[in-house]
Amino acid sequence: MKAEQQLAFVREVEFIVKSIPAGKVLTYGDVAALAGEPTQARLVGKILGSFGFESPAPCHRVVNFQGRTAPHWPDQVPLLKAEGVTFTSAGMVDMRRHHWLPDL
DNA sequence: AAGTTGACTTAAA
DNA sequence: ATTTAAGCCAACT
Repeated sequence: MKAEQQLAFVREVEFIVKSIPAGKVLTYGDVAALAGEPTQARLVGKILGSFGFESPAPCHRVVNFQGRTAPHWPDQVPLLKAEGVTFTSAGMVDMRRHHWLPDL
């Protein structure tokens, strides 16, 4: 993958994540696919992680396909709860309600 | 350059 | 729901 493509990918990811409405979530795979790289789901996580605390995008609205929260970032759960996201008893996002896809 | 790792995904147990 | 195992692909050692 060329550096220019990487930059575009990151830019797309950022745009997509920024466009997620409050109370909704997206999976890494979805973001990767929407960004044009369906196979780079893991990269999305790495990128969001690299954003750090002053992230340009609400990375807390991105979870894995099961609705699981980031293993290294437990604070994500309360953040989502504050936006009205509901969780299962096991602390997973209720995907059936909150899994979101961009308007077509 | 080869091996390990991970904010992933699927399927299976 | 949780854990394992295997596939996956780029970054890191």
